[in-house]
Amino acid sequence: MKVLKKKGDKDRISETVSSRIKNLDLVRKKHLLIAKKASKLFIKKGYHQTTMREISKATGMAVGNLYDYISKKEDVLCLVFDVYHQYVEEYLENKEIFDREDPKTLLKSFIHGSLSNVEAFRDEIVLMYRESKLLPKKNLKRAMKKELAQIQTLERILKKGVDQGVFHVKDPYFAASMIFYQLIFSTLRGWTFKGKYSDEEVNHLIEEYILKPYIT
Amino acid sequence: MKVLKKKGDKDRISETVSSRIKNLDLVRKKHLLIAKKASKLFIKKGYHQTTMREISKATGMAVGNLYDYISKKEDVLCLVFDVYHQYVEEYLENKEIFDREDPKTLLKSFIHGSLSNVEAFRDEIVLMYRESKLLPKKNLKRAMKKELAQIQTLERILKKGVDQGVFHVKDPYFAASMIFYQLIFSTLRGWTFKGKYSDEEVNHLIEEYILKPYIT
Amino acid sequence: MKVLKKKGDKDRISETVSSRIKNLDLVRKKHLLIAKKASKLFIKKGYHQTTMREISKATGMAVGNLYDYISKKEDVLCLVFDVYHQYVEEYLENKEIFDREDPKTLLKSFIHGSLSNVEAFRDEIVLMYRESKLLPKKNLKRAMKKELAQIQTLERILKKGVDQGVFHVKDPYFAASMIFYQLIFSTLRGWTFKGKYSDEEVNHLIEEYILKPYIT
Amino acid sequence: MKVLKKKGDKDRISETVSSRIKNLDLVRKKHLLIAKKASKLFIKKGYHQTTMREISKATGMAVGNLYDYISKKEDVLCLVFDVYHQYVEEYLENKEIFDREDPKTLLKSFIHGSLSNVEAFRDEIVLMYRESKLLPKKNLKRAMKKELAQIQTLERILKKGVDQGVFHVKDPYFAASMIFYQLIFSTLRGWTFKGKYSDEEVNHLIEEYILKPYIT
DNA sequence: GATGAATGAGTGTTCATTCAT
DNA sequence: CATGAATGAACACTCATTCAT
Repeated sequence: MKVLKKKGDKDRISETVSSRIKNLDLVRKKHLLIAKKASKLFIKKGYHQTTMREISKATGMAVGNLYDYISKKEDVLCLVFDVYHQYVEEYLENKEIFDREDPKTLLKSFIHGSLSNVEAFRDEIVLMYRESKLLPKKNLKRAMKKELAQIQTLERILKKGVDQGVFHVKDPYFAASMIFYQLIFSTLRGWTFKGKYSDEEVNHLIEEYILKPYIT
Repeated sequence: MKVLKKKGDKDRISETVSSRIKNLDLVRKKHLLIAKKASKLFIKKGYHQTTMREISKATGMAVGNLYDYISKKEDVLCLVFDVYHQYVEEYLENKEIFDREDPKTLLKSFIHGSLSNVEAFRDEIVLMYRESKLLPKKNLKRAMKKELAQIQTLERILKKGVDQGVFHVKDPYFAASMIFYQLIFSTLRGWTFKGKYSDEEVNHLIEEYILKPYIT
Repeated sequence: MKVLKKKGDKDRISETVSSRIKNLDLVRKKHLLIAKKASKLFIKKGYHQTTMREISKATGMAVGNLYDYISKKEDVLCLVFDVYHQYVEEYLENKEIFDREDPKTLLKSFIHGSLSNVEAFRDEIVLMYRESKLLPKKNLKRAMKKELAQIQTLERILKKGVDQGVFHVKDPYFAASMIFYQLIFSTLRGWTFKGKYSDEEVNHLIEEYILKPYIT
Repeated sequence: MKVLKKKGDKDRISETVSSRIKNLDLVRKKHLLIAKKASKLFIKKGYHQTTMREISKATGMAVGNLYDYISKKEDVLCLVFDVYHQYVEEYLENKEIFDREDPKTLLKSFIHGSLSNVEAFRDEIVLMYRESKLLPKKNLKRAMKKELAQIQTLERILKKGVDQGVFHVKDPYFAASMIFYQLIFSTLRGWTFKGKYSDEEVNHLIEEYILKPYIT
């Protein structure tokens, strides 16, 4: 029996980047390809220093063909952000499973998981902080929304802890926002530890520092 | 009695940006002018989207004259960084005065002062995080050094507290680095509070959050 | 029966001027076009007084497209030299046919032929004397080599005559070099005859003057 | 007893380059300075690659001051040509003294003297061949006139020889022009002898080659 | 759908020349 | 007379984007 492959979030066609090509599967595939290859280039050289020719070469697509799938260079940046946020979204969806655990464990596991995610996407995160200003407004808003969703997930965990009397947090939203910020500490300021600590040590120190106010 | 006017840091001529102009006072003056006007433009439009012609117009200097004071566009960015770091340096030098106070008060006052500095230079800080990748290596290193100096100042305060037994910090350097990072929370993630808190509230919340592990 | 069109020297792709364009036939064609049109402009206005926009207009190519076939303005000059030297090379290859004739006739015919070549490329030769300093070292060396080859051809003729006892030349290489120089007399100093002799008269006088020491 | 220094040709004020400065002695002095320093630069880098700033630095004059003695960059080139031609003129004037000698000795001595002059001004001659196209028409004509004068001097020697029956020259003007051209052989084509002959050998060979048709 | 050649506005930068002091 | 800072037109070159095949 044949089963139609259900398209998950990962396969959703980009909402903001429109393509001239009719074959949607192809569009999805190429959009992913472009995002992956371009993000590498953007990370290394920056958005403005990366030319469409380089993206063309990196993707193996002819320049003209590239423009069948996007309409401006800006779109490539949007695709990069889109793809990254799809990863995060998927991750968060799975995380909800842990919703029944006790707040302390939950928080610990959230922090721990997030830190390894951050480690995995270190460069992408830096890229997004650097270049988010270049996003068109619409896409910037979308990106912020996704981030807010992450913060809210964290906020819910904190609130749960407050309700159960295990956390003493005056303002869970602010705390969540700060924790979220601390999670990407190493991506933005990791260089202050160059030669002082190993990556694991840094992660451990961050985790400890974040958790201290909540878990004694 | 004649007193030689001692040139302060603010008046130091840029070490990395060389100028064709012989009158050093003029160079200092124009470098400052360029840095101030250009930083406004860079903040609003980004480094790459700002043209030399715009900088020329903003400074009121002819393009050619501009190039008498710099040798490439990149130099303008260096000047922006230089000028900002001069402010910080001066501030820190005055801060040393508080060295004799007790650690808790000292930390409090450092945090408090820093937060208002951050508020004053909010845009500049964002700019520097966004565009630091574009600095030539040499200047990037210099910029890092200046930041490290700030962290070390903070580290010294923490160590003093540890020595006196009022702070319980395993790793003062790491803690200082984290606190320093938290201080600029509002510049990088302030948008998460848009419409939720006023600027003062945000600053108050940050101060409280930072200090919590140290002052009970 | 199919016969592969053998690419002659004229069709050789430039060794020093690299192109972004993949279609080599197109590159050859456009390089020739650029060289031809640019040499006209260089002759009339000089290399530095000729702008890339003028070359663009003269070739009918958009500036950007021009730069698909070269990488700097300098390259255009190299192409001009290249194309001229290809003409010379082809001419010399055909000249070898006369190798079996007797030295006096051979010399006469060489001088005669060269003089009409010089007449045909008068402007190009002046151009090359004027602007050769602007060539990159590598290309200058190549240009010299080609000239030396021409001198050596002449030297061989003289040596033959010496061997056969018809010429009395102490130093055939020097003599060849001098004759070669005399051949372009009219291009560099033709103005001294303005209004005094016709072009044919000048050529005749030069031929006579060159040959006098050899043919009595 | 005081003797007024008689102003010779060398001190003649430039006819084509006009100066804002009233003090004519100063003008002469500075024009000479400019010509000398600039010719060095032009020789090494070429006219277009030499900037007014460089000329200013080389002469030790401020740019604005430079422009008190000239009105455009072109004028500098004119001065260079002027100064060189003054040298030649003076030399020729002294040469006339030999007018009474016998033609063969006279020719020999003229050739010999010219070759050593050429050697002394090798670079200047190359410069003038390279950049004469950049002279304003008026100055180009003047330059040509001076050269013609030199040729005519040579022509007179030849004619004398013809009259005395020692030279057999059909067309003394053409011959003079050719000899004059051969005299600068080494400046324009000296590179063909690199590593083969010493400078003296080259000069000797040229002298011999030039004289052969006249002196047996 | 794919290819890659063609377009041209826009950018950083230079440099002859002017001008205030 | 001299100084050197200021002017701005002009240049080489780039690169996102289009278009013919």
